[in-house]
Amino acid sequence: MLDEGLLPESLDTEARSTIEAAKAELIRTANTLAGEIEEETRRLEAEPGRKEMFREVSPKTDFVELEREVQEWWDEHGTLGKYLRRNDGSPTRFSFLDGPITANNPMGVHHAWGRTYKDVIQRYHTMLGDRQRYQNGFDCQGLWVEVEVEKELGLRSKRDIEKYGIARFVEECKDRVLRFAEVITSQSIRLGQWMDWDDSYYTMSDENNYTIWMFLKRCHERGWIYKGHDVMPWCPRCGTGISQHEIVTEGYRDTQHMSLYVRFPLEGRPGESLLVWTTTPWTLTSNVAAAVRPDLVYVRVRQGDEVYYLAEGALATALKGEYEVLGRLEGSEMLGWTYSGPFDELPAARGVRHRVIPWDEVSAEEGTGIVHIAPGCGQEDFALSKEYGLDVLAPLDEFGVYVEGFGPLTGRYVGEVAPWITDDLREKGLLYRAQVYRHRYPVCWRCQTELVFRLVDEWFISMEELRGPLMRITEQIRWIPSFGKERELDWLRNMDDWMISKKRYWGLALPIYECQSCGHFEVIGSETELRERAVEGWEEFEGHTPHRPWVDAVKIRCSRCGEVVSRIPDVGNPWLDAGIVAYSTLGYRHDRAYWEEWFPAQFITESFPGQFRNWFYSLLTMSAALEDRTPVETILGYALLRDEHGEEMHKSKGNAIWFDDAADRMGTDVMRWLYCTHNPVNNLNFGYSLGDEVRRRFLLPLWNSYSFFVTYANLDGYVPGDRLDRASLTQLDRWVLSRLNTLVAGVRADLDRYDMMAATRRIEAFVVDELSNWYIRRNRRRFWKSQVDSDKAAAYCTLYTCLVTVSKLIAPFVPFVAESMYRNLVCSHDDTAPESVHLTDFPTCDETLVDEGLERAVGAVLKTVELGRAARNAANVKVRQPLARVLVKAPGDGQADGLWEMRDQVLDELNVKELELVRDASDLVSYTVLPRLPVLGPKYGRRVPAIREALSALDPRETARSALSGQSVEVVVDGERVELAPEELLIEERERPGLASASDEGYVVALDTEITPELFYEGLVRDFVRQVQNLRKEAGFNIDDRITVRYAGYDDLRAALERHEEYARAETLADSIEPEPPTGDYFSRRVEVGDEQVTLGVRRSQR
RNA sequence: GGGCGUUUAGCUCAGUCGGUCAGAGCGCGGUCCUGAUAAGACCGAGGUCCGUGGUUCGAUCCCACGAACGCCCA
Repeated sequence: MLDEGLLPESLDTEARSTIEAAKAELIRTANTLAGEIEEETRRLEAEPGRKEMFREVSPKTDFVELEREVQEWWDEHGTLGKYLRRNDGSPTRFSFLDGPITANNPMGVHHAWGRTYKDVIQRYHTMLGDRQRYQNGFDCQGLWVEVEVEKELGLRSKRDIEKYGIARFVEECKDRVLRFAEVITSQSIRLGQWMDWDDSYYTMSDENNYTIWMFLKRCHERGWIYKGHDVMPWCPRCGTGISQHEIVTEGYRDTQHMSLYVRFPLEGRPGESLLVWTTTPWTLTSNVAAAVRPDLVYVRVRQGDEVYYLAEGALATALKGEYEVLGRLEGSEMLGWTYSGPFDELPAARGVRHRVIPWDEVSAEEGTGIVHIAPGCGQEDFALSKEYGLDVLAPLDEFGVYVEGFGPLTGRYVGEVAPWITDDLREKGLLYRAQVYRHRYPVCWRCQTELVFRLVDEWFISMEELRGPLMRITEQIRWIPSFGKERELDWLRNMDDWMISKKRYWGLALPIYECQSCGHFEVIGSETELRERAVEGWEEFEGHTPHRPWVDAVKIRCSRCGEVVSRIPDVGNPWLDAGIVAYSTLGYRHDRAYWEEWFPAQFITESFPGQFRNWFYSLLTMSAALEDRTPVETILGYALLRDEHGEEMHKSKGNAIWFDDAADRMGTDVMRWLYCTHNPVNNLNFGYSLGDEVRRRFLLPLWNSYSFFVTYANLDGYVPGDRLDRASLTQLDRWVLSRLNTLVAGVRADLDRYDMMAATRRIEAFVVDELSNWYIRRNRRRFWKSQVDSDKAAAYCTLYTCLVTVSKLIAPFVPFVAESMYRNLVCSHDDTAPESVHLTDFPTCDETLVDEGLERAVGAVLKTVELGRAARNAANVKVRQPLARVLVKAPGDGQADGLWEMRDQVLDELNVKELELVRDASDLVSYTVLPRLPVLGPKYGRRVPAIREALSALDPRETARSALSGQSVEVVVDGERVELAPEELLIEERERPGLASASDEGYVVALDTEITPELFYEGLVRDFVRQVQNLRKEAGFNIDDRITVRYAGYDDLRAALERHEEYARAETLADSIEPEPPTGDYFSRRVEVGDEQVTLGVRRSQR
């Protein structure tokens, strides 16, 4: 220990004072530490058995960490399991049907949005006591999985896959799906989604696939299944079809082709030809028609010995050299003309009639205004062939090689025939001219090979007979938002037959067996039927899932000709997989009673865009076909998730937010609240700053309220009692409890109609505005005061009730925070309560606690305070400065009575000594007299404007006086007297200039702004107190530390403190306040009190 | 070409079963409060409620037509 005596005398004064200062600092630190240790020891010694009722809650909580801890607790205590079994045996059921999530990648924040909705609604129904299935679903089969596996394995084509082995490939697909199902499961758990994770359904399951077989067989029995054709984009190198989606995302490249202008000689018009243009010469072999637009103007043109027909608008670009226009005609005049085709000599073209057909899409901007149509080589061409009954010539095999019947072309690859065709046409005299043409052309995203359009066999379900039932079912469903119904109906009106086949490997094995010898086909409806019909390959298949290649081994015998028949090689459209789940997952095939119990589902929810023609469509179609019943009662749709700037999220753009990152940075409760407060109709612009806002706006105020309660409850040793003692409740207590119960009723109503936005916004308003910013703030002193009495107990009890109820209300939305609050508030002392908030009942509204009159009265107080603050603001008088008087005019007696009863609230909040209610506010305000339109409108109709006019001509003050005193007001309208009763008038008071007043909604609040010396001193002391409190905080003292205060101030301050010392000491827990400069053992600062600088010091009291 | 949606403050969005000064959050400017405090309260500026017509005593709201943007279908 340093001692003055030990300092060498040789030290100069500067060094000496440095050491002195250091010494003083050390002593200060030592004192502080000693004080803390002493206090802690004393606390422990005095109450060795004392245990705080509630776990301390820091106002600065890391919600991400909290979520981790809560999850750990759930895991340890098997809470999820208890939740899942909570309503076993309950008489009411809630049937939710999960639209399966694609188990091909980790889940994204857009999935988290929908999964939050799913979870909130199910949790709500759990708390209502409804029995549920909690079954999550994974979508497993389809091209997207194949594509990812191909990338993983480095396979580049169907040939690669077949070389690799379909069996191994399919196993890889299964593995991938299982792998990502696990990833999604753990991500969903992190999101707080509570499902029966051990009971998830997989669309690749045998049951799912066989139930689809059953569906297909039913369709076949009714004659709906047929083999048709489709023209699809095709990669000749990979030997595979490409979906439109794959082309749109990454499938175009700038390229150049040889384009040809070709003559189609007209039959019956010697020397005359149609002039057509094509950028794909290889398709000319399959030409069957030429399309013109009926209302377009065409010309007949002579050039040399030839006469050509082409669009007038194409003359300039198409023709080379001199020409003479012989005549004009409309496209409609050319319809039905026939011509000889460019490759009529080929065997495949034999017997084909070529004719002119109408097509509205034709334009003269490119080419000749006459379009070459080859239905075997183009999608639009194929559609036209169906419309006009055209022949269809399909020239290519799956590797882009010309098939038999195409003469010299047979056996040649499509990519290399353009020169040959050009030469051949020139030799035949059919080529007008050739020209290199640049355009964007679709290519295979895997290998960059140019795509061709190819006619393929496909299998369809005829939708004609289903359209009616489907539309009827759609009408029965409640769509949220309601326009969903219009969208679905529109799709159904326009839908074509459903193409159910895909030329791939990983998917439903379509149970269609087509006899190659007689053409008869059959549909197998179950695994047992297949076994009965099998004539070979069963042993090979047995024990495997019904997937390629194993199921392909099984052959049946054609029931018509006896031939051995194989399954067609196609797999199913993956929407079959998802559409069947209302049957497959509910045991339709094996347990009809169970199915009846859970079908139809009450609720599904998915993102609207896309699902009208995907899941909703397949779900409804399959149910219409099987049972002619709706599979679901309510569909909630939501829009799309974008980044913060409204841009689509893309991996390549770098603006994508991964679920795991979002969970790490903002926490999943924040995410969930964010999703729920958003209007599902609108796109959601998701991002971290939005997350911050949600946390600041709602979670922090909620948490602070909770933290406040716990802090003081522990200090006071408050033990939650079992019952509210209604007799000792203050008005504010009763008010907040009334609001709480009104809130409960509102939230229930909102959730009953799946309106999570309304529910969360309602909760937010209550927690932030009413509970936190009014109730707690207004009642702080009741918690803080030192004596324990029934008033204090009532305050604790009220706040406790609010917090516990809120924890239950928010449980479906923010399960982690809700659990943390509930466990600490309830389970800390009540062994009989459910151990988890998610095992409690959803709160019910206690009508006996709802007091609408009181809610209105407090509304009056809130309004008055708001206006009072505005008035202070306008007069530039700080709230800290006490004022003598506030004059208030309320709009009605009810409000006035409420105000008077609760005037203490107003006085305290506005820091005013007296409140005066003013009945006639004429001194404070000016009046406006207006007609009460909802009353007068129906009564006087078109005379209202004249009445309004007449009223405005009266003296408002006089008119207001008599109306306020209950007398009618007479006006003259169009020479006729009209008597207006007081209730037909609206009297508005407005602030009069020059007063410190403010008004709104019939309230007028005016402040007496005169500051007497007495008021001035009081204000000064309040300012002093504020600075002492700041200093206490800065010094790190505990809330209940007693202190000594010293100050070196000016005369006014000393005078003020002499008058109000007791108040100042009580406020700051000061044992003494001494007007002397603080010494070194004080924590001191220069601060401003009033308008002057003061040195202020605080020190823990010595005992 | 058809269907659906959106259009309200600088930005993101509520809302109005048709009624007299149209709201919030964020942002901006200012004032204030404070032992819930890396918060909060209050005030202010900022609106032809997309346009035109109709119904009505009265339209941001209902109806019709149109525009812009977006999605879906063809």
